[in-house]
Amino acid sequence: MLAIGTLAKRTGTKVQTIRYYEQIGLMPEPGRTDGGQRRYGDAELDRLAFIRHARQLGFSLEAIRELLDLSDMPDRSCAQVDAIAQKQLREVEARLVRLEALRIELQRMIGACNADRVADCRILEVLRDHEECLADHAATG
Amino acid sequence: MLAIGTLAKRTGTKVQTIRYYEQIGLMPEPGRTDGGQRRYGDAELDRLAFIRHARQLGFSLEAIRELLDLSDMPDRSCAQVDAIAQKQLREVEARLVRLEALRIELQRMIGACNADRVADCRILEVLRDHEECLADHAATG
DNA sequence: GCTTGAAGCTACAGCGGCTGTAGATCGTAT
DNA sequence: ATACGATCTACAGCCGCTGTAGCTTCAAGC
Ligand SMILES: [Zn+2]
Ligand SMILES: [Zn+2]
Ligand SMILES: [Zn+2]
Ligand SMILES: [Zn+2]
Repeated sequence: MLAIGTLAKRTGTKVQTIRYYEQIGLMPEPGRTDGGQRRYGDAELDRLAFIRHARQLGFSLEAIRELLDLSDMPDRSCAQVDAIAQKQLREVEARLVRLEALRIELQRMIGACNADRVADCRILEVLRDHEECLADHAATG
Repeated sequence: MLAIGTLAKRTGTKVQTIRYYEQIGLMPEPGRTDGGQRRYGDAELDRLAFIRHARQLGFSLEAIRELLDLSDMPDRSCAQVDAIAQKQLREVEARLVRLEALRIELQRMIGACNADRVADCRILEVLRDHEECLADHAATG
């Protein structure tokens, strides 16, 4: 049986985060010592490791909740699991496109500035006037 | 003189957001009608347009605050402005690297799944065991 | 058994950047 | 004069934690 701090270390999670997951029903209420301290077993360790790994891959807590629910139904088709992962991939790709456009625009701004007085700074000029931009971030974001 | 709703439309901002910017001191307290409604002039319009454009380029409100302060000192060197933009670029690049690694990992997961039963789903297996991953998102994230 | 100090407990506030709501008041066109 | 949309204040909620205050409990050393 693991104390919450040990569980935290083993999974690379903060203690408060574990309690937060419990509060929102993502982690189950664990057993307690007579004194009221939480004690965890291997099932909880696995579950938390799953959650943390999914978080590292960018899944939202809501998506993770669905994935955990689904993984309790081993005989079902995994189509729904795959759909969740596909959706996540599409979101990541969309963010990549947007970030890449941002990168280009920032690079252009910075490249245009000849590091003179604020009054003539090209960076500030671009920020003041979107007409100077190539990308259409107004629509994208 | 513009009412807040008109200012909102002209800059693509929500009315509440403008009031929020005022609350945190990013927008100045505007003049008011006898009845207490806010009225804005061109200076405020320009300032809000600047803020929104910088937001679209991913700058934090804190960075924008600095940029606005700096642009009130036209005779200074713009080195500090450039530094803020450089920092923003570096952050965008870092996020790009991280997101790209995520994209690869997600694609790999999804590609490995042969859409069978949940019990055999490769996506869930990868989520359960980071050893199956190539990327080191544990450290990056 | 006793002391100590780390680790645990609850409850709540705060982060960034908004967004939404309720219920009252204001402005303006007819 | 009336109607109706726009605006007002104040506050709660979103996500995913993180930090704090002020306690109590646990485990190791003596
Ligand atoms: Zn410059
Ligand atoms: Zn632009
Ligand atoms: Zn699958
Ligand atoms: Zn992994």
